[in-house]
Amino acid sequence: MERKRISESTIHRLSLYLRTLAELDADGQATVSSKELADREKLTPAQVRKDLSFFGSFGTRGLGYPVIELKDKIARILGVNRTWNVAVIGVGNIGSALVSYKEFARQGFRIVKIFDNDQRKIGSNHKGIQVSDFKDFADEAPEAGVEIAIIAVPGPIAQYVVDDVVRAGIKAILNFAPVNLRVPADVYLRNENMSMELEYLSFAMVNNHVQKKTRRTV
Amino acid sequence: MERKRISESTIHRLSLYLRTLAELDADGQATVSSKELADREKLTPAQVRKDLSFFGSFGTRGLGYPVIELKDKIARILGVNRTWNVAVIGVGNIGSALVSYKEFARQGFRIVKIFDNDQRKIGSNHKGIQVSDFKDFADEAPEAGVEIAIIAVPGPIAQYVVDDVVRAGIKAILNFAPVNLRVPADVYLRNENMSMELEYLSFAMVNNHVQKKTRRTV
DNA sequence: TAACCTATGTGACGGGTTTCACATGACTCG
DNA sequence: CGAGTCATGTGAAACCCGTCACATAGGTTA
Repeated sequence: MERKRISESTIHRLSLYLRTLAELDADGQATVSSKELADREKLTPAQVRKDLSFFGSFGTRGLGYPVIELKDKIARILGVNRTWNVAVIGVGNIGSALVSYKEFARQGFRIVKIFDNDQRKIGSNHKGIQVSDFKDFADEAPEAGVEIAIIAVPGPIAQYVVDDVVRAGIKAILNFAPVNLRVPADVYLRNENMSMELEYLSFAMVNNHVQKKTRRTV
Repeated sequence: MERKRISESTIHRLSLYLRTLAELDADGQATVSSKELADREKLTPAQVRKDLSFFGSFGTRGLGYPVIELKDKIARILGVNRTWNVAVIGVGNIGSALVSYKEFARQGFRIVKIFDNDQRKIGSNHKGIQVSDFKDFADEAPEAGVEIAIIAVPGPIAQYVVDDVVRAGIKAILNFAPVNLRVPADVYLRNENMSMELEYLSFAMVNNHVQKKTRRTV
């Protein structure tokens, strides 16, 4: 399959478009122009059209894009036109917040397992899911069809946890622990660094940094 | 003050360097080369050197960078060599997780106020802080010296909340609500979109997307 | 059906960011 | 103290990404 390199920025923007399209759909709007989409995301119309053009022609000249159809197309491109089974590891502050985070479910990410290594937490119930002992990850995760693992454990133990997760055959990991993790090349690892944006704000304020049309509004 | 445009990517990488330098310092390592720093972040040594060179010459040829000194320099650049007073608005799942998130404190972001509009939550105690009524934001936030507001309220009310926050004179906002917010040009707004990285993982898996040296590992 | 209007899709362009490559300078060892 | 080694700092080159501008085509109206 011949495929152009799609930049990370483009993918992230598709996420933005998807969200906005869902809003437009909820408002009952039938079509949307690249201009309107761009205005909402603080991007340029050309940017929107270019992003979409990597994947096909979804619009109608002179009219715009059909909202529902485009939403479905982007969902398909991103792979969220289906359900993904997710395990959350670590049910501390962050972990339990994620378990309750409705936006994940809305995007098709279904949390089916929760793990922890704290005896006091194991067996307790979060949103209808019994917390399992992380020791049993290798058995229980595949059994439950887990495809994505979210790491929400303290930094110091995150590498050990991720090693076990990789050994259990998981190929996609989202890490909330504030450390750099090492994984084999065939495992997808993404990091969610919540301090990063605060630090950006800090930098901007200290330096009176000029706001710009950010390439990526996270 | 004449200053080059510093790209967003560079600032984000400085955050990464800062974190890694803290780890290295904790390990007792005295110096670090651009190569070692690059390997840890999956970047190139040239990238690291270029990023730092925007702000000065911090290294010693033939030797590398002094860990502690560089850490302090970057902290100063990012503006985190001081304390920032932060208010968290909305003490639901995400909000209360953020209040307890130790990494913020470690980076100098001190949560001094918590607001909500739910009578059942107002007055309750989170990590030693009494939850205030959001109605009183305009009075209490300036009084407490709040400089940054974190929005952790449900999407549908986020724009109203942010409008009030702006009216109260806050110039820096970190938004966790999954919606696009509008703020005046002189207000710094950053978004934390936690679904975005999950969607990236989804895209990568569906498309067998080749891992690359990502410009920005969030 | 024809003319007009409008917004897409896309090649060309331009700017900005990353990578390259090497001169430079600091430290080390004999 | 001088030669050798090593990693920085930085112009130049390469590359990638976003913007521009317009030909194109679908819709609409008369």
